[in-house]
Amino acid sequence: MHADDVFKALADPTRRRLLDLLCEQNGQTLGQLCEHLDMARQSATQHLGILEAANLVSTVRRGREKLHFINPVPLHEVYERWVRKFEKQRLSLLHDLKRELEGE
Amino acid sequence: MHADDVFKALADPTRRRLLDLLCEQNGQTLGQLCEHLDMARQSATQHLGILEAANLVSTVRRGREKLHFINPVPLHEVYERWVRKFEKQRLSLLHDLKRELEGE
DNA sequence: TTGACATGCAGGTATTTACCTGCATATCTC
DNA sequence: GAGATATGCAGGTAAATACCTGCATGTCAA
Repeated sequence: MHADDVFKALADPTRRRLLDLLCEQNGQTLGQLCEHLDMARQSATQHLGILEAANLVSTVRRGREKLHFINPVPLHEVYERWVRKFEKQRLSLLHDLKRELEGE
Repeated sequence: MHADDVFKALADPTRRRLLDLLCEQNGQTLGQLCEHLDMARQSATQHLGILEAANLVSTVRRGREKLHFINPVPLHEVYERWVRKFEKQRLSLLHDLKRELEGE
């Protein structure tokens, strides 16, 4: 996994919105997605390119249209690597802080 | 939750490294953390400030030292909002793509 | 109290980023 | 084929970002 690509892709609100839009209806075209965004089509294309580079979105051409599909795998890998790790220690981490605040 | 702050904080490799360092040993000082980073102390301070603004790290002063602690709560919220949502539809999303590739 | 140590604060710069406009290409429909 | 439609590509700009250096402040320990 390329964590950097995935996190950088998720760091922009427009791109998270695109993922949400695709979650509501998968396989939308560039034009359809643009209808929900308040920016030029070319800007949306760039955002989708970043999502595709991070492997969060896959595309298929159908004639003159380009269909966009979510790929949930990188999100799951992010979870495995970055969320579960800290979650396991959740209680103990908070305990560390509490103990420090109380002056040990 | 301020998703933007959390994702932007996670979008930098240095900041993810800092979280890993704190996971190995919670409550480290700025100086301790800097030993593992190849950059000026002031740069690390900025990164820690961003992590703190995102509520991923909490700090406690002890004399002239500043101790840093991980707060895993925002990561869990990110998981709830951005990973589980897509995970639930994981199989169906892949099915959508497969069907499209096969020409429906 | 004085020197060493840990951190804070104020700029300065090069790169990246998120937009845009303008034009080109490819595909459908009539 | 011609016009409409969907997308691609090539710059151009303003703002954000990730570094840095230099100096100030606060704390410990002898």
